[in-house]
Amino acid sequence: MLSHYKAFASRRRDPATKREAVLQTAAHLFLEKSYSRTSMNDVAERLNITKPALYHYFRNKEEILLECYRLGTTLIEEILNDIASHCGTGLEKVEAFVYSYANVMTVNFGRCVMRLDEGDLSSDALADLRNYKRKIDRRLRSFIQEGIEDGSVAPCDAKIAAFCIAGAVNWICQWYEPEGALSAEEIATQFARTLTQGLARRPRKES
Amino acid sequence: MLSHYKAFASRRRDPATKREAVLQTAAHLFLEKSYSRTSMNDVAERLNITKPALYHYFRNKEEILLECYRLGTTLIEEILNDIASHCGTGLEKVEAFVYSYANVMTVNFGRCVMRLDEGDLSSDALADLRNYKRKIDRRLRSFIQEGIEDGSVAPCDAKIAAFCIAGAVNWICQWYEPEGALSAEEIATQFARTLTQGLARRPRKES
DNA sequence: CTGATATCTTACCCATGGGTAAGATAAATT
DNA sequence: AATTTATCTTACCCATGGGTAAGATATCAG
Repeated sequence: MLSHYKAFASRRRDPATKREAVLQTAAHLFLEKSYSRTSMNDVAERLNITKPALYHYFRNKEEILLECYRLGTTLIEEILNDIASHCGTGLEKVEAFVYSYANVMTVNFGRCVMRLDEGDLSSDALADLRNYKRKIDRRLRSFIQEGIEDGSVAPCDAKIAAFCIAGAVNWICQWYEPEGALSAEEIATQFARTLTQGLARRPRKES
Repeated sequence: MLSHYKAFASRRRDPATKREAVLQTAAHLFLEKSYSRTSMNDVAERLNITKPALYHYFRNKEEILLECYRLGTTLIEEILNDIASHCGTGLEKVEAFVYSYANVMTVNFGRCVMRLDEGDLSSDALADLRNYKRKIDRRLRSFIQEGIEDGSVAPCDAKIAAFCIAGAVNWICQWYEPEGALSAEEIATQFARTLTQGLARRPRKES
């Protein structure tokens, strides 16, 4: 956990890195204590400055939050595009999705997207975020549907299956600790395996 | 969605049903808007009374929240006990857990346990809740471990597998809508199947 | 070195919301 | 019917926290 208070050690004019320091610190606190329980004073204190100084870098508190969501959704967008170009069976796409998405859920801004309370957003931003989440869901569902059609996925309700998988990976941002015992890599690998192959031992062809 | 404002239509002394009306209304709002965004005024308004009247039935706002958690954890406790007595393979216990737990996550007070922000609790209550959540995790993990030992579950890291399954079922309370298209029954059934058997088509012995 | 400008601080405003004091009113009790 | 008592309301207190006004100070350009 880097400390970004050094960015404000001097009054040297360097808005870009100072803005970044504010953003990182705020995101960290939002994930730790939630957005609403993090006051602008809390953010300022961590950076060894006072509250009004923050308003040189962000118009208001929500603008910081929006930036967190923006960076997070960009990360997700990248993996979705990767997978779309990634040719293979529906099941392979689902597996790739789980693996990549699980990794994103262990990165700070990625965690923000699913961990922070969307209800803290203004109605416009909330509508946008909801649309984006629906888009992710549609994508995952289409991978599953593809799999059912090409025979790689067992027949099932794609909608429910998508919720099932999305839940497993989205929940990661609720319990994952960057300094914890489990690495993002091992989590992603086993999630991909468990969700596609199931918990039960397969009768033939052990992997 | 029942309206409980009728409970306060008359001043007849009936504290039990009035307290229940407050609790149900509050739980409903907590799930809809979150605890912190629900003011005591909001609760009172729904019941056609004024804020101070609420304090005849609950000492403070947090006492309402605690009651929500208490009722929810009781529901979970019941299913855990049922499964423990339910003899069978580890896999069968996991399957039973997923099925029952998914159902609980569609009931209002059950949803409260995993959907409401635990950070809104006082430190004592928070510690209790965290302990209880750890207990659930240990139980699920032990079912999986049992399965690995009796051969019904494929070898894997029980800790990660437990997080995977818990995530899928806990997430239900984030998207489930009581008046929605999907019934609790079909969700629970397919979740139990998908999480144990996996998304991939099984090579032999189709179910 | 000097003036201009970005940066940051002190002191404040005000809306929100949990909670309470004190009194009004209706229901139960006698 | 009178009185007690639970119930509920009006009016208020106060802590928290987002945001701003106005001024101080350090940095940079010339």
